[in-house]
Amino acid sequence: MSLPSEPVPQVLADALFRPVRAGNAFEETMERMLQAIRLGVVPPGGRLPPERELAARLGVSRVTLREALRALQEAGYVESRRGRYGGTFVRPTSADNLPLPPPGDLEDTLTLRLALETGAAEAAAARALTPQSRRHLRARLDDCTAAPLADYRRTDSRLHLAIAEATGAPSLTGAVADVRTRLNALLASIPLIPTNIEHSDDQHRAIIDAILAGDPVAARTAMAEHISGTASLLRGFLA
Amino acid sequence: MSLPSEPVPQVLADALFRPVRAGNAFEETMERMLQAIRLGVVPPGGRLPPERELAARLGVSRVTLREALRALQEAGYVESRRGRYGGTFVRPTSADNLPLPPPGDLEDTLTLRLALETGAAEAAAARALTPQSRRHLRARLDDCTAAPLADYRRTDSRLHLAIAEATGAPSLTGAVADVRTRLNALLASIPLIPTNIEHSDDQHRAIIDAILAGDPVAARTAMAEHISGTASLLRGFLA
DNA sequence: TCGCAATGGATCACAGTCGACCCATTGCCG
DNA sequence: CGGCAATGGGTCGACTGTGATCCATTGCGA
Repeated sequence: MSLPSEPVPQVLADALFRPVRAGNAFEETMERMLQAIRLGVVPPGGRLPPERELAARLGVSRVTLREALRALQEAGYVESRRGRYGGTFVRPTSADNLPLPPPGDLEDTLTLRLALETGAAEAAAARALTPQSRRHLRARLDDCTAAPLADYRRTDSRLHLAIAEATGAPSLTGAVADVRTRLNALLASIPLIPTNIEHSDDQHRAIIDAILAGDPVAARTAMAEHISGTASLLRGFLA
Repeated sequence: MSLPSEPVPQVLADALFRPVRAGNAFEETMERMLQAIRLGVVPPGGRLPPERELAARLGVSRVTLREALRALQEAGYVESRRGRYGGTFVRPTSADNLPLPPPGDLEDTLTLRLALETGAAEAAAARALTPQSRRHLRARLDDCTAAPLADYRRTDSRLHLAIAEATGAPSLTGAVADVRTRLNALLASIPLIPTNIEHSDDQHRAIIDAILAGDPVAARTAMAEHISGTASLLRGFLA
């Protein structure tokens, strides 16, 4: 395979020589928009930023962005209206059965998730949170406990993202969003069990309490426990 | 700025609407190659994979890859030889004064680094390591303590990457490599102080001992302490 | 000594992407 | 009622990136 005189570690080389881009600009743009809809960042009925602004933020030409939006429109996920106060809106009926990217490697995803989310919980707890952040965290927790079964995974995602957001670190927030998307792809293939949801709700409360109390160790511990539950569930169903 | 009826969280929206790609294919390819050289993944004098294979791994056309390699060659970082057993080789003299990407936000980088590297140390310690992995970790530790001042940061990077590699999770390894590159860009602007290096060596030993002993808690703690030292140093010089 | 395999070197036609520009629609507000 | 601002809709020419294909060089081994 490789010459013995080249002791290049395989895993590391694989990491550095990984693909420079996941797909073409159109595909990646569409994926991002779907991610925003799936994770509930733009709520059903909500309006996306104007095309010109969105294209600039995504670093993509408006032509390419519009191709992606047109594909989403044809698939029924969004709807565009012209004129002042027009825009592109998320169709309220499209919350379910969104296409998910193919699940990646299970252990890879779980290992990355554990590192990122426990790190985020600890960092959020270690930080002086604004009243606004505190309110946001509490609101997401309440959404989660109040959510009907069908909305559970979306509100759950939003809670976990809110924790990452509370760290104030954009890179960490983005990384958590990405790993969450991978996790959702895995979760999509296993059933929602009411008992697990009750467990999760308790754990969520413990996590948020620890963050709001400014207790990094407790926040990390609670998050680790929570994540471990989901990991076992996934391993049981998929391994 | 935005309508009050759209409670889209700013940090999260920023994370999801971040640029789809960091630059054009040529730039990103060149950046990856520099990263591989900087982090010592391909050692001085070492040979890069053949162009056809490398292009395929990076998901880029051979034409684009060759443009990047030609730029590196003109800048004196690599050298190509034709014929059987030819290839593209890293110039031994080019270890120093490699161009670094502009440093990003300090706190953002440090927060992400803390999460990823403490997570990696913990995951590595929690894992049944192969004898080969154990040897690799010890070897990188020895390189680090034995390194002359000029090589310290490269051997240090390699040690930290070896820890990430030991987790067996490619995504985590890639993420650590990326954040390390950002960290190196920051470190480049502050001096190397022998006292700090001695401290680091002790901490490195404690981390590796904990990982080899299979003690996740100790590994995390030791890594957290180590990283906190570097963080203070950076905040002192840059904040 | 010669053929062959493995490598880098080069070119071309085609598809993807971009930036710039202008048009079409809508509804607020003077 | 009419202008205007904000939005989506569409087109064009230039540049980027790709896949395929061939060429050039080198050195091992039959």
